[in-house]
Amino acid sequence: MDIKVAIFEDGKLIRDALQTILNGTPGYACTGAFSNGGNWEADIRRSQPHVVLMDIEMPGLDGIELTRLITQKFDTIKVLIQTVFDESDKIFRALCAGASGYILKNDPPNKYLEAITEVHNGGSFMNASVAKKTLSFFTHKNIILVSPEGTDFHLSEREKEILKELTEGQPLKSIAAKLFISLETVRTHVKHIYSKLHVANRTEAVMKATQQGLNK
Amino acid sequence: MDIKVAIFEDGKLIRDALQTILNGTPGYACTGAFSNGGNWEADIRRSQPHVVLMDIEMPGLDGIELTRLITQKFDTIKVLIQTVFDESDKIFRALCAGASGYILKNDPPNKYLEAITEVHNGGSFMNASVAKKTLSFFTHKNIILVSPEGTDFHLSEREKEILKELTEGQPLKSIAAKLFISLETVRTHVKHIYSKLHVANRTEAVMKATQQGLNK
DNA sequence: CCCAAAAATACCCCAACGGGTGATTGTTTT
DNA sequence: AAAACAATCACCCGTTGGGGTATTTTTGGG
Repeated sequence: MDIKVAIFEDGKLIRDALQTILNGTPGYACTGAFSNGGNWEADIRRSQPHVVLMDIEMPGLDGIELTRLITQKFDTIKVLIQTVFDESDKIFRALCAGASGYILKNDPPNKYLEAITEVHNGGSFMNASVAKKTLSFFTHKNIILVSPEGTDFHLSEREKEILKELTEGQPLKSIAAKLFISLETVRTHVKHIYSKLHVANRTEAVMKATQQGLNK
Repeated sequence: MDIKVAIFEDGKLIRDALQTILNGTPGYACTGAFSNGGNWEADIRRSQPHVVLMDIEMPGLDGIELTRLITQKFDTIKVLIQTVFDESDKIFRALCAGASGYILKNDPPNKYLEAITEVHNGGSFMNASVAKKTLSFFTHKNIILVSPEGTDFHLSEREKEILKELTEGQPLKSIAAKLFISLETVRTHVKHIYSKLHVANRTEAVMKATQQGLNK
């Protein structure tokens, strides 16, 4: 079965060229080519693509947002982002939007096909210079990883509230005053928090909280 | 001119195999092969490599730290990290250490040569499945980037050592035991840390430490 | 070489914290 | 209706941690 590809690209020249290449190559089929994301949901439903080729720069709804929307709504569809690539901060946002690959607009057609096949097979594709930019982004930075909804610790609202205060370094006494409850009550909540987070002291709780994104 | 490669790899079999391949291929030369990073600086100076092939898992000084040291000290040397790849958390830390490429240990020799050439030419190389893992980091985690050299708090070595333990949630008593000094001494160091970081308690110190990347 | 500053070491006091146990009241789930 | 959970408060007790003070060792500049 052909790999069905949908194109989002505002430049008519490139769009048509890509469409021609895809339809002229055995194993690939372009089932849709669109100049903007204004009607993306209907467009996707009609063209039923396996892979979306996405221009990062588009008028109106931009490619990054569109990527996010598509990957959220249709989780089997892979998005391959193409870019001309000067601004490197966009890469970072694009990476987070859930794309499966990054390719440059001046890559040769065979790279395009290779990349499409790779992401369709569940892999990833990164142009070497995209990889370079990505790596340089990380180089010599400190990174804190936060699991978004990795595990749910079933903290109650009150407990979350108190955990937040704990991460601020507030002593229990102050927390009690701020929340208009007894110190003993705070202590009880804190004990419950520790047991739910499987930690033994405040520091471990605070660390776990920030790493799991609970401190908000 | 041949591309000069140094190898850090604790497994003798793989190390010898790589060395043989490199020396047996025109255009490449292995100028050093080491089983650990114990003597890395002298090793690097003697072998004068263009590219370092680094095992991520090594006894003693681990590949990630070694990568950081090498890329900081010798900024023209490119590091290509090889991994067997089960633990995906390490990838992320490795990304931050300044490597130029990532390759899998079961990649075929020609991939190794390709990767070495690519990074030597100033590019980057990422095995497709490494790229996939990297991308999935972005899509499934929240990421906090921290500038490495924000402010220097002039912590002494001992103080940094203790701060690291503090962030682990170790009680002062355990820290004392681990460092073979008195509990009272640990206390004093901790107080100095607090005053240098302008914080009043352990929690604030731990927060500041992680946000500033001091916890390593 | 000497002295001052920084670092590392150490001790005491008391407030803060963590563990255990238990109790009351209201809500939610079964 | 019973059981589970949430939020509140209380007491005991031993441990940990923060503030003040002080001595020795190391280090760097004059």
